[in-house]
Amino acid sequence: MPPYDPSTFPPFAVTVDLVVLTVRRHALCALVVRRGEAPFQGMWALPGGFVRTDEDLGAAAARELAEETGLCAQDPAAPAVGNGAHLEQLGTYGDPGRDPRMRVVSVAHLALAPDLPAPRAGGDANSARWAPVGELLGPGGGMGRDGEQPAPLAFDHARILDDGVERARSKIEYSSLATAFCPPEFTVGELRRVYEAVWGVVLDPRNFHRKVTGTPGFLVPSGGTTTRQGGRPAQLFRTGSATVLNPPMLRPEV
Amino acid sequence: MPPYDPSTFPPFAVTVDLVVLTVRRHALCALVVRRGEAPFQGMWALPGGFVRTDEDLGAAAARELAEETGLCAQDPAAPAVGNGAHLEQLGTYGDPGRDPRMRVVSVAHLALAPDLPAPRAGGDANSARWAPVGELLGPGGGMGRDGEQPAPLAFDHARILDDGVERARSKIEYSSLATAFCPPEFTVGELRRVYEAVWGVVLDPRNFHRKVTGTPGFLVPSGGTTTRQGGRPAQLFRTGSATVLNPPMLRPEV
DNA sequence: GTGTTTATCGTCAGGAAGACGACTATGATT
DNA sequence: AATCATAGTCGTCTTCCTGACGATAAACAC
Repeated sequence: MPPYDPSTFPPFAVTVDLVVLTVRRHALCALVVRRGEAPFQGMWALPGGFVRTDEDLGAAAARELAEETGLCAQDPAAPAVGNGAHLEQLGTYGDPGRDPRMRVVSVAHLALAPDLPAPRAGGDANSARWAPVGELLGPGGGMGRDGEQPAPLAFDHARILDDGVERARSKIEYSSLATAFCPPEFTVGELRRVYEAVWGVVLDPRNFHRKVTGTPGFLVPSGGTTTRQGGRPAQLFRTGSATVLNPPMLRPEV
Repeated sequence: MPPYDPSTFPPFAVTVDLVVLTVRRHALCALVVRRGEAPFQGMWALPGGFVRTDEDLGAAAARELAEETGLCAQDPAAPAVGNGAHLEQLGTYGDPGRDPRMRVVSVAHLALAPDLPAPRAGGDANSARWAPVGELLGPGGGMGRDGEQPAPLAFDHARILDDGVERARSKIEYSSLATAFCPPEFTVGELRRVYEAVWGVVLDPRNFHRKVTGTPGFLVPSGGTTTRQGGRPAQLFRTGSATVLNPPMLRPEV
């Protein structure tokens, strides 16, 4: 740590970028916006923006999330309310060449949201959409069908998205985070379809049911039932107080 | 994402801070340096410094690590060489008030090193030392003995250290990262004492031996034996090619 | 009613982990 | 030299968890 003069530090721009994930029609999807200006004009990118001078990093991410989706970042301690989303810091990307205009350090955040109506394009984004991660990342990282060509993302956003997807995939193993993809009340089958979409696998409904209902504090029955998935009525649950899943849910091999 | 003029972005200083952990005398220790200037002059702090204009974040962390300890950051792909340490990004801390002089965003990194000789103070640090995390964080986060008063760290470094310790504690559960605390060749007992120091628990030597030697690719025998721990000679191992531990090593309850 | 879909309960075999017993090979002590 | 203390290594036994899968239940479509 060499001595420094605080007035001569090298200046950086600091932004937040968002990996907003949801599950739509049995597929893991990410929110992307079309860039309206150079560089990478017309390409898809992750939503994001500058951190303001007196704003915390998490607050900047929550603000961007609200601007782009109308979602309210969820305090992990508070009970789930409508339109609340899980938000956590993902990682920071600061390669000197990642933005051709200037030195930008981007603090990426990961948000998990239940299925929403149409995304609303905010600010300068010409349009916004939910894109299946398989389309954005290709078969490798996104586990899309073979042969699909990934639509390239601006900047290093493909890498950020890949890291975010991997974080989500691994974190639902040992936490109750998968419920962040569900509405406040959901069935065991709906939760199972979240795991199936995020991991790209098929799980045994009976073993899954035994696992999630047998873990104390993971799910609490809300009393009601629903038939919105067809078939026999299913019990409705809310997320319980347990945030960690021990032993974890095991991701099937290959 | 409002439209912006790249020449009017709010300027930030970007630093890297290091949580360097090692195991010394059966205790998890962190590298701290004494601050030689205001603010927090005379207090202990995590080592760190400014990111240079054309330097990647990871490169800045590796440079600071080398300056402070002489350690060489280890490429995860390369085989272990002498004086190599594991280095990974931990998280980014950018609260507007965390540095009273100016707006500083710090990208914290976590480094795990084998037991070293005396730390060498680099640059402007009056001195540097390995401090048991229990002394720095108190009984809660650091699992120190009850009644100890934590020696406060400068800035928000106690929080950063706590996050780093928690990362290390959880990551050795499901990865071969604990071997980063060991010399290139080590015994099963030495590896077990690493787990015991990091977790602050006592593990059954027989079950631990069965677990680590029964996981394919985790440890490879190097052929030699040693009696440096006393008792019956123990087989020496190197870190194997397996980087994940599945099923994970279970941290005992409470 | 019959078939289809989804939910839920039960059974059984195999594997992993915690609790320990037993034995081995060193150096230190008497 | 005999004994002791220390650490390493191999087994055993019980318990818990998981994966595979049979069976039943309750809705809807026709």
